[in-house]
Amino acid sequence: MTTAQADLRADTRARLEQVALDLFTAEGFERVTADEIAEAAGISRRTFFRYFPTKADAVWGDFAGHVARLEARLAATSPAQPVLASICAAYLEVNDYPPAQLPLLQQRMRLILGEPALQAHSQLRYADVDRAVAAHVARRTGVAPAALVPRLVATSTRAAATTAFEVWLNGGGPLADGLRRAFDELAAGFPALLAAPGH
Amino acid sequence: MTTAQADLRADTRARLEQVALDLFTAEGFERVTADEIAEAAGISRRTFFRYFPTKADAVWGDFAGHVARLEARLAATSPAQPVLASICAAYLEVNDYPPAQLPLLQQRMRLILGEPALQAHSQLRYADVDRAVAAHVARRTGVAPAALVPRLVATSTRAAATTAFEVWLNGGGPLADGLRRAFDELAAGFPALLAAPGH
DNA sequence: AACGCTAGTGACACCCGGTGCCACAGGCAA
DNA sequence: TTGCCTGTGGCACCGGGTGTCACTAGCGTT
Repeated sequence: MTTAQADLRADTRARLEQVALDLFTAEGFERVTADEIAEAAGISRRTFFRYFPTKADAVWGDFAGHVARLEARLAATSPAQPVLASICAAYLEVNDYPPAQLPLLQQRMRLILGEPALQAHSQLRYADVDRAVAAHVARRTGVAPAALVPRLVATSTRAAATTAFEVWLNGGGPLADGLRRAFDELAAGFPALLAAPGH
Repeated sequence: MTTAQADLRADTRARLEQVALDLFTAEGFERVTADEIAEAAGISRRTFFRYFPTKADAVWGDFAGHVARLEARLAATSPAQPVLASICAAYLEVNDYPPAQLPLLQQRMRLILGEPALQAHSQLRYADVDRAVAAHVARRTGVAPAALVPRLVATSTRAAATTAFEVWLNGGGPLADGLRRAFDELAAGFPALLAAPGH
């Protein structure tokens, strides 16, 4: 009801997601065929593609909801708060997962950031995030969403978030810390670059 | 000789590129089949895939050379220059095309930034750029290339460059100006965000 | 001239992701 | 019972990409 093809049995979908995720993690995304996922989940290939428009989409969970929450957070920020800080806060809140869900998030992100095919696919998903952030910046600054600054802020803040995820996956401390550090660097024009000049 | 499968007749390759580019521009990337490109160029489908590993790769010209030039520029920058400025300078020099080549560049970029499938594919190509820039930052700051700051600088400067290209394609003035503006915003922590608070 | 080597090519079969179509089963309301 | 609506499977098909084999043209040897 919510979107186009998203009203089939929700439990089937969840099971399908987990089966796919586990297979991808174990064998690698490209080496798992849609047939194998379907068979492992006890359904037909055709049905698999009714739940997910693409093999890659099985990795993303409810990403549309994620973007919607981000948009809501952005819309709810106080006009008194600096724009960049409001974006940082929204990213932090939206990515504040309960500890029990961290392993799943880690599994998803390891695939998305590690598998080339998914890395490519992610660009399509992230475009929605960028649109939301750019619209927020445009609203706050009174500039057109297609102008340089809104676009630039959207893509580079997303770059910050992605980088924080990568560092987190590589054992670089809590995700929230990474996000804050990345946004701080961004907001200050990369002060860390002045630390050790030359080599 | 240079790379793996890149030693077939260079003129055939160039003709193939232009044929593919024109077809993609006219009909849209997804609506043009490899068969059609091959037929229009007077070769077989199989041969097309010997020149380009992927339909998408027909759009990129000599991107490996582009990355190599960027790397060389980065390596040649003075240690006295601020890191961000050195990256900006490298991007500017590498993208300083003679006016005669601008229409071709525009055609390529319009496809890469406009067609979803190519947008996704671009992520794989840009990964090389990011690696080069991150290595440069790591060299200059004495930090590991996989650390947060090098990664973040690499992805957000590339975001700046991409945004400048988008603005350029939409008629927002010369490419070099857009690049400089984008890097200036980045280096100063987005001062334009403070221009008009509230809405 | 005949030989052999190599590079580029085409044809074919095949795999896989994705889609359109039809047929079927189950639940549920009239 | 009849009808509808939802989820499902099967099948054929398209298109991107690959492995393999056979053919040709060029070229240097002898």
